Amino acid sequence: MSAAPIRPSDGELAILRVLWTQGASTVREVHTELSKDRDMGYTTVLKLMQIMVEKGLVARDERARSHSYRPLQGETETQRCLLKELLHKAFAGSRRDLVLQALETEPASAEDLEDIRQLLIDAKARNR
Amino acid sequence: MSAAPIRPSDGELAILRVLWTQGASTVREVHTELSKDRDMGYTTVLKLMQIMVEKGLVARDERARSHSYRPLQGETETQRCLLKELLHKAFAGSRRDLVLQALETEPASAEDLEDIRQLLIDAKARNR
DNA sequence: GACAACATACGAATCAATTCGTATGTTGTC
DNA sequence: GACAACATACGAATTGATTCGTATGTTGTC
Repeated sequence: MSAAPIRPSDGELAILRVLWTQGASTVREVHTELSKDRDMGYTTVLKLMQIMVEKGLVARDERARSHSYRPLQGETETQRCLLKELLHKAFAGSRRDLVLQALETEPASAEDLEDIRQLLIDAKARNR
Repeated sequence: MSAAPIRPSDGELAILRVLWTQGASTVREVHTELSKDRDMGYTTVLKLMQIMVEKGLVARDERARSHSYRPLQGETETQRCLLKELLHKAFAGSRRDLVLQALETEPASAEDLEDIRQLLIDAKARNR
């Protein structure tokens, strides 16, 4: 059994997303990537990543001078953790409402709808 | 045009949910309701609700000695605001992924699936 | 080996959210 | 009218996240 996922803060989540897409990275690499969006100092990213080590969100490989960090929990795992939190805080636990809101905002693309439709068929099959 | 919804904090959201379900309420009423779940002081709730007035999340009717507060933004409006935020922070804007994650966690009930299926049909109809 | 470039470590400021104590005013009952 | 019960106002402590400056150590090049 793996431990329950840790809820990352906003800043931590942004870093995790870089690690998920780019794989294990140095602070410099993460900083370079994040700088494309927001404007933050190098040591800010460093500090955050150090905290993430303490929290157990990432593991650090110190063999090279520039330490390499890799995520310790997966993307879907984390997404579900955050989704579950929102589900309880804002939707009184009604997944139905959450999904409906997510879909109603704007019409999703035909492809999206197809994916979801397919999932529904599978789910129904499992259910009976 | 109504203004863009304000993103409530966790505590504010909890209060809003009481106001949405019970309608305009006094601090005492909200505090009584919230006390069922967590353990918080009366003045804590009072302070939060005062801040919410400043932020424009609720309106206060001071005619009675016990002021009455009513929500200034709707539940679905707020839910969508929070959902949208999560969508961008954790799902890179992919509503498809978000919905899939929400559905995959556990099989939803047959009723839920039916609701969603219906919604998909409608959406498809609108799309062409 | 001196120096520029770059790395980590870490203390401390800032900011928002939360929490509550204390002060003070109002109401209703005896 | 005295008093208990209850209301708001508000200052201030606490906590977590974020930010960054400064100190210090390492590396590679001339």
